[in-house]
Amino acid sequence: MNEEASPVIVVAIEIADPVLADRLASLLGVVSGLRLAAPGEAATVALISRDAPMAVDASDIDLTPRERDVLVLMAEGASNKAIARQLGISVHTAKFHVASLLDKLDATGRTDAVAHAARLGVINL
Amino acid sequence: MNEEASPVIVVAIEIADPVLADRLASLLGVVSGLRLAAPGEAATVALISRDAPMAVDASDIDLTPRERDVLVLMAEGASNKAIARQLGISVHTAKFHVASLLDKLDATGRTDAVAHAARLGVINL
DNA sequence: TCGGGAACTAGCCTGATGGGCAGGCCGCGG
DNA sequence: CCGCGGCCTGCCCATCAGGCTAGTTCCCGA
Repeated sequence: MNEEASPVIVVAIEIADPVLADRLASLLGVVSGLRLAAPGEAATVALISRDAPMAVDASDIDLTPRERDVLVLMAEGASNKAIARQLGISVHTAKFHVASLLDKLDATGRTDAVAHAARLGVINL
Repeated sequence: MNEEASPVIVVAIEIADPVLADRLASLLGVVSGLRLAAPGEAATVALISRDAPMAVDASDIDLTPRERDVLVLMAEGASNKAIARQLGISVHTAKFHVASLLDKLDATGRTDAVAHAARLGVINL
């Protein structure tokens, strides 16, 4: 994929509401002279939500204190074994909390969980 | 015909650079389904400057184009299998690139790699 | 007093992950 | 022409991850 040295404006859509984000993506996708940013790609400009209604809805994920501990360690790249050791618990319990986090953060794996948490501001990467 | 409860998306352009702002105004002005906000008008979404086109600095750890592709997918929680499928390569090659990323990012695992990359600004979560 | 949620532990099992090894294809520069 | 780096593929193997069911304490509120 080559997209270098092009005078195209890269636009990142950073909007929580999937419906609105999708509409914008559709509208902007066909505009020549500008391109939608791939997830994670460095964009020139960003489209952010302006009206408060659904501003930060999902950010109120209620994590238990223990889950937060585990989450922080996960973000450091710690394995279940490492988490267990540093928290003084068994590997099984570590996996138990990780599984709970995957569920609450709607993630498919620990990497996804950390990314989601970072996006939601639950943790400071 | 569309009779949705969503009339027109009002876009506010909040960008310091007059040249860039003007270009965006021109591009978006002709897009039906969305309208530029009048000065002071409450907008649905806002366009903000993300980072200058060439302001990518030297922070880029020399990652090959392919490695960047893999990194972005990793940040989305994609498994090696998913990466392989979406990139049209074999799982083995996906693992090859992942291993290379772990090395270059000085990470112990894919989660750690994504965290490091995010911290270094190589990717935007 | 009892029910229930949080935290913790445990075993089992399948698939994913990461490291190591060996090789092939292609384009660029010495 | 040949070497080298990027990219791709294959196989083996030890470990890890995540899902499953099931049990234990502790503490809080009905």
